[in-house]
Amino acid sequence: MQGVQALSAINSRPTAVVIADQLRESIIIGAFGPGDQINEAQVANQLNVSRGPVREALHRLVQEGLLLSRPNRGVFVQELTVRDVAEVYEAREVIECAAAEIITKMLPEDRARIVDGMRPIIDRMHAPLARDDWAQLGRIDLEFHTALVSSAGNTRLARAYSTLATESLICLSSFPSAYPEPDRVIVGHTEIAELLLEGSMQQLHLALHRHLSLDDYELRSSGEDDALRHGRNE
Amino acid sequence: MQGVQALSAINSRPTAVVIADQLRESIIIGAFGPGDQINEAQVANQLNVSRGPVREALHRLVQEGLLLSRPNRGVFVQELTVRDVAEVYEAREVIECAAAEIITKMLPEDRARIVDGMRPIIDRMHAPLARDDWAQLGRIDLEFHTALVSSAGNTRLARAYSTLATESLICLSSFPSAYPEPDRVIVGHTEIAELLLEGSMQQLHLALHRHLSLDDYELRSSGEDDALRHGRNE
DNA sequence: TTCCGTTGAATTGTAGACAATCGTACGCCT
DNA sequence: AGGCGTACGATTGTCTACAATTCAACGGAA
Repeated sequence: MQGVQALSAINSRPTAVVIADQLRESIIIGAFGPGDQINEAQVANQLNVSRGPVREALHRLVQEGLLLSRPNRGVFVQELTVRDVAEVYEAREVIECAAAEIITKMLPEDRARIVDGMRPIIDRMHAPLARDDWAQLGRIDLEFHTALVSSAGNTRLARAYSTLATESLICLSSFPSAYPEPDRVIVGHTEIAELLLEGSMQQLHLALHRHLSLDDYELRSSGEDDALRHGRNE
Repeated sequence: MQGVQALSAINSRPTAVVIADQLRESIIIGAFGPGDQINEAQVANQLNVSRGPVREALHRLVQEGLLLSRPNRGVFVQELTVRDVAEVYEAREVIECAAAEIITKMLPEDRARIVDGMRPIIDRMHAPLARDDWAQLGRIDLEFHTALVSSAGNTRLARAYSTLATESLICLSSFPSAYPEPDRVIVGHTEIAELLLEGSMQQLHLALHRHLSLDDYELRSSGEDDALRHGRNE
């Protein structure tokens, strides 16, 4: 009774979590524009559940920073400013570098196992890349980086990072310009994986900085700290 | 109508937040031991509110990592293992170093203002130190470090850190041994403040590592990964 | 004696109704 | 005409009751 793939717990997740996942996904793909209000009751009978679980899911997303709650008024999709995007990427670089540093101090065999786990993820980038499917590519991209951080074995860092990963996906849907040129994607990630294997922290630092710094991209949008109007302005 | 100190919003906070704060405080001071179950209904009529807000507060603390939710069974106070404590301190060092690095790159005048804001916090450590009031001292200690991280101006890092700060307080109540000798407390923080002013990142790195590394303290408790029984075993 | 199935209590999960709160728009007074 | 007060609509916040689920204890059969 072991070796069978764990049977993946039946009736797995609480309702509120399922709802939160759906809403998160909806926000990522842009079904709700920044600033839009999300109505508890409305979501509730769209999903055929009562307001309780919905409310719980919404508050969860508020705590993740995706939604903003104005007391007694409702929850609204957080408007990302240019400054927010910069913050997210700065924070990601901090945590990823730390994770990389922890990994480089591991035994070579452990590092090898970690990198071996990352290669298939990079491989899976080819398909969406060929299709110009940026949404899916971004998802796999973040999966790679999440794997990197998780491999460091620090639950706290991993948890903090998962929030940032979600925010990054939203950033991408708001700022397609923040994504590097297609041919850089694969080599960039491969480079990071190789450096992890070699264990040269200095170069990793540089590589991650290149990978996550926004200096190259033209984010200096119209206003200085204006909220992104994100396509359909209102 | 400006320049008056903002009048500090009446009817300040939502009920669930107030409850969450109270519970968090109770956990920190050890009113609930690790592993104890927290009953929604029981808390509810102790506070004369219904289960709704209590439930919301509990889920909030679950997301902070203080409580553990077993679906359909209830929420329990998270049991901190030695490994958990190590994780928390490792993560703290990561974020604090990053914050310090960001600060050292600021203008000298900004750094001066930041450090000036930190000095009064250090001063407030003397009183509880003289009284041997570790709980209060720990609180001010964390206030100092939280101020450090906040000063870096990255909301995401600050939010991640606040969770770690709370966990640290619980660690302290579980492991009094993890706190340095009394006379090191003041000088340790003063040193960090001075180095921030000077802007020498290398020494800051060392100082923060010394300040947050657990190598010196005897945490290798009884079992390897045993949960802490935290005083009153049961 | 050991194992399995059933029953039971306790607690969370969900639903629907009610109350409180906020923003808006209208009307009145100055 | 401008500003103030008041009533209304909409939405969240809170409460009570009910349903679903889990685990543990009990009892019977192999």
